Amino acid sequence: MNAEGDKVIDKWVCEFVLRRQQNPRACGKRLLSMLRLEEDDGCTTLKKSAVLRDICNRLIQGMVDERILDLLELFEKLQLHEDSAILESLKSAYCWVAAECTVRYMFAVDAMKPFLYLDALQRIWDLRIGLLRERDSVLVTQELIDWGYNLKNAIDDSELFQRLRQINTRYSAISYLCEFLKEHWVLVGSPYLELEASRRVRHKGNDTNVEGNPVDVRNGETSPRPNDAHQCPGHLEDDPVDNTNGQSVFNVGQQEHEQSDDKGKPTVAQELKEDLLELEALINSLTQAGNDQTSGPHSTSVTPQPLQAGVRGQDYNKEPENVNERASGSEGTLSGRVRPHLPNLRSFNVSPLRKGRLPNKPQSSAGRRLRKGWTPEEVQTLREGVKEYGKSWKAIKEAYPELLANRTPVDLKDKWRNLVA
DNA sequence: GTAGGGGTAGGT
DNA sequence: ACCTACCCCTAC
Repeated sequence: MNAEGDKVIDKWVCEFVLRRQQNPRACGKRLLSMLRLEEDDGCTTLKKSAVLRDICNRLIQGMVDERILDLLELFEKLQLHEDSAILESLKSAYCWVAAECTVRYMFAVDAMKPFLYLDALQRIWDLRIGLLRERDSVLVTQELIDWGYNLKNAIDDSELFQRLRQINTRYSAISYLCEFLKEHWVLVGSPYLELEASRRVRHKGNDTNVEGNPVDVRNGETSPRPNDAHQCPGHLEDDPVDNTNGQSVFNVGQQEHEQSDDKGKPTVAQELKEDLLELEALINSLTQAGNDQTSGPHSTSVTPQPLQAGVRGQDYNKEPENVNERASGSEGTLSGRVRPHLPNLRSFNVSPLRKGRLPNKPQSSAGRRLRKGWTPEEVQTLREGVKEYGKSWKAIKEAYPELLANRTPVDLKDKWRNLVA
């Protein structure tokens, strides 16, 4: 096997691990460094996966810190490098993480360490965000500017100070980060290894092609693609949903909802799971040695935090305060910090009226359209569309008139909602 | 136009 | 029964 071929396989494996791994030791940066990629290797998707993985891992460990800001900035650059749209979820996540990284020091003021807050203001809002402004980053949103303005004014305005301190920035930051992760895991699509395995499984039992999906012609060849381990998104193969499952933000355990479709047949994800265990062991042994100096306090056991629940509201009361102390540079215990439980970010759209169809509504005399499942091609098109245009459903529809001929912009919106759910 | 809540109904 | 495509509504 030549070195070039080895390298490509390394990339596939690395990519697969990044998508499915939930072990903080399998840090994206480390994995990528093991590949020794050239600076311009064109592996943007691989790199993006690594960033997403690193953010996931930090969240699993309960850290919402300035390192996440670094990662989000890096992610923005990767998006720009690919001419991909910058979704709102990235901007919001950045804004609220920045806010959280500053607001946490407001509690240090009580602990007679006001300088920590001032330092944070300078470090984050003057230096870091100053650099963003210089390069006209789209991360500098009005919301971010407002936060910066308020945080600075709060120094002399104790009422404002108290008000800001009451805002549950941590909760919002985590919520937006989760949204960001969900959307972008969907966008990067299935790992190549999984697509390939899926293809082979189908070939082996070529009789029953699940829903008759066409095998991706571009994937038909076995010769590896030259650049990106994932450049060729392929068609989502067996089921578009399966594609999202491994990624579900924290890859929470077996939440791999082994899509009950494939009735009885083991899914590709299942088949690969065993291999993954071996890979995990391998990675552990490889990374443990060289990185113990950074391995920090966390143990190897990754108990997926109940963050998932936190995202959706109900259960964030838990607020493990001590994790704040791990924040970069933070040393003051932020005890006594009281965070009100804020309502869900989503607006409450409760209308006491309604229900019950308007009798005279035309109700499109023809009634409903015929229900038609989304084909992998359509899903892939949608994904490409979002990558390109963001969530401008009409623009996406118009960009792919023939592929999305049967879908309205609202359909696109609904489908996207399903994908990231 | 879009987002998001939420209902309805077809398919399994 | 459950999933999800489709639909409707409201708010912005």
